[in-house]
Amino acid sequence: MIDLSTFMSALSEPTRLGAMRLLADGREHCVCELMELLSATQSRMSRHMGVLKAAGIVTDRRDAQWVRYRRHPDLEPELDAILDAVLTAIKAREALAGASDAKRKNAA
Amino acid sequence: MIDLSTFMSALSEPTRLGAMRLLADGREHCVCELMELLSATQSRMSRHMGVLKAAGIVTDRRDAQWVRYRRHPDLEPELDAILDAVLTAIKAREALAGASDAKRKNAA
DNA sequence: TCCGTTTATGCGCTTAGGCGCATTTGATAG
DNA sequence: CTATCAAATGCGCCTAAGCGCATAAACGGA
Repeated sequence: MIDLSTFMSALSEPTRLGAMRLLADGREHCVCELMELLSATQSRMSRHMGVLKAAGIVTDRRDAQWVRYRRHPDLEPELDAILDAVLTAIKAREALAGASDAKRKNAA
Repeated sequence: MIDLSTFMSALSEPTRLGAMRLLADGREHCVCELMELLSATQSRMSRHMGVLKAAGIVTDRRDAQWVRYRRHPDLEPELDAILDAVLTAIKAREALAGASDAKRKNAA
């Protein structure tokens, strides 16, 4: 079983949180796509995904020259609940950021 | 506002998770009590509580020579939800540990 | 004021984590 | 077989995190 502190630690890094945000759509994403969207280098992105995989948060699958990552479909229920709460928090903050952007636009 | 990765990072260390488990009863606990129950040294416990405080997860209050810590009563809703999920996971694992203890006892 | 109790902190040490760079591995297409 | 694209990894570097030890700071009581 995955250690809780290991699980939390994996979700305590901004780029990894960004990756989980992208994987929240339930679909598969390759490293090249994630690194593009998150402005990360290839090795950096690959290592971060490796950490998420080691923590049991994502799974990977070879597909030709790509490796497709996705949110682990069978995460332990309690950990799954934590992940959902984290993703909700991420979205709430995005909404805030969007609102302040709109505010700035109105002010200008 | 507390950074999400900072918040998660504060909850990614076993002793701090143990402290939150003890603070989950909603009551106040002094450092001396926490260090006793968690088998931590004084400076270690104090520093860990400092990290939790800096992350906005707990509040502290001077009471004579003691400092009473408790779960932050007005944590942002999204962070509060994460914390609840984490505490639920902790309890689920305690229940598991208890069950395997009972198993061992039965086997013996 | 001096002492005992509780908590915080300065200091140095050691380890873990994150990074870039270069290289290797894996797979496909020509 | 070679060239090319995607991903992983070995290496060294730097910073952050966690720890113990000793000391300071806060407080109450004699």
